[in-house]
Amino acid sequence: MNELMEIRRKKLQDLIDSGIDPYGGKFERTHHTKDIIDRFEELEETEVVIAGRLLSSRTHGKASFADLEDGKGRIQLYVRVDQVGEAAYELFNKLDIGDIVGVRGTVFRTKRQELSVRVKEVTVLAKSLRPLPEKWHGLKDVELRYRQRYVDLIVNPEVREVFVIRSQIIQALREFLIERDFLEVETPMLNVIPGGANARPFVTHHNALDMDLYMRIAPELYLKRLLVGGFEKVFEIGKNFRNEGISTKHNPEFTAVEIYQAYADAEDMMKLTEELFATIALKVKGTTEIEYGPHKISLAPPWPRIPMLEAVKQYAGVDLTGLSDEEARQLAKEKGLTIKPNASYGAVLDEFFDTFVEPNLIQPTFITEHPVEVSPLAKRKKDNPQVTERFEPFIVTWEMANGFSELNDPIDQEQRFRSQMEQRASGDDEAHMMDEDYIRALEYGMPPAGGLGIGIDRLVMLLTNSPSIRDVLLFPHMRPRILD
RNA sequence: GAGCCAUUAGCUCAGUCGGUAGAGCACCGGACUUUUAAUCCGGGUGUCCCGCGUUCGAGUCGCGGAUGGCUCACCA
Repeated sequence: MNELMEIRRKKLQDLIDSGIDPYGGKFERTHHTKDIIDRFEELEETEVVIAGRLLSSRTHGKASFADLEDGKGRIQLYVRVDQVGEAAYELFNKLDIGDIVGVRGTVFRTKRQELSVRVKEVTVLAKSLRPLPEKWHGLKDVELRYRQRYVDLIVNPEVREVFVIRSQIIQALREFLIERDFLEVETPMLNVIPGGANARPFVTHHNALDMDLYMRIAPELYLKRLLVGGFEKVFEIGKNFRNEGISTKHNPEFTAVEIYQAYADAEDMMKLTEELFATIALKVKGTTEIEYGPHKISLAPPWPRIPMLEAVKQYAGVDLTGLSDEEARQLAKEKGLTIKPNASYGAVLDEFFDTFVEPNLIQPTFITEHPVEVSPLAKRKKDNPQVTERFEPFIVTWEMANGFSELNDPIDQEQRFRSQMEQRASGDDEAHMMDEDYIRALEYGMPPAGGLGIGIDRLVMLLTNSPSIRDVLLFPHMRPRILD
């Protein structure tokens, strides 16, 4: 323990010795600091009771100033020895930055026009035993900011703001869907067969049943079972878990919304996507014109739509139309792409797209008509069964969402699963597993439907101009490390 | 998983050529009854991320490791 902490422990003991409970209980406030600032004229010279954390202090001998911050703002405290008495004044001056206190006093304005509270009584509510980072530079060390987010939140107000906006985004999303008659549901996160995405799952174990379970990688197959069951418009907001690498755009657990609408198709879901992004931006930012890094982005609908094959033709200057698997692989090699030896035509197209097209998609753009091999849950296009009625909107080069006309043909679905199983057998551990019960559900009849999944963390990154997913996660995943 | 970079006081950061470890803020003591990055006087509080090595001598050089950041790979 360092000297600074020893000094605070000593002060803690002094409080206890003088009969003061350093960790007080319920404290009745009459106002928040923000009320005093917003309604100063009305409250001037009236008594208020407020509470919060001391963030700075300026002592001047027989008078002292300090700043008190609560959940909604900050206000200056002013204490004079001739108004509170020697004992209370000494107690006040012994408080540390970081201590949580309750204050009774009157509202006034100082000579320098600072809105303040003239303290009459101070109650210690929580003695702080660790020093806070300095007020001017705050906490910069990103590792400490993520590991000790509570400290980051105390000293960096702009960080707090990001998480307020995150909450507003999710609220706006929920309102948007509920207004349109979607039903919010919850489906299992502990899965016997993880499905709905190509991803490696986390494995866990149920002791009483003595069986391994998987953390879900997507709620998709459950939500479509609900369409079978007769719910026509459903959505779920929740965590997905994928046992993959960590990066500025990937966290092992991330939040997504999945939306399903019976009797709709990919076209309807694209319209819903555009409208949803624009509505949320308007509600949270007040405009559909936003800035991300150096880019000015317009989220106003409609967004352009480009079939994947077209996009590759346009940006890579390569036409893959009608090529066989072998021809496609050959072309990939010529262009210097690294592909798996047995890569399908669809996988090659996907690779061309990732390399040559994706980095150019700054403004919102729907990429459509993904190959059937990489879209095992999407309905085939009527006039070209090699591609699907699928779309992915890209903004600032990121895939923001994924949607399609849902495959509701149980026989085709079973074949798609079998083909996935083959890929799995040949070493692709991200390929889908066979889900017999899902096939069974489809056999009862699922209405044609449009589906959409949106990565909420990326949406929040976009709308808060955050360069890393860790900046929009309160507690991003870190390797464990014990701080001193 | 690979490459590059970083790690020095509670925080933000300097540290030259390898020669006794520095600043600001915070903190402690003193002065000060309207300050607001208060001011003035005095005080440096340290496992220089860890280990091994080179050297008369390592914060500094070499090797290994830890953690983090960025890029790549995988993915959303």
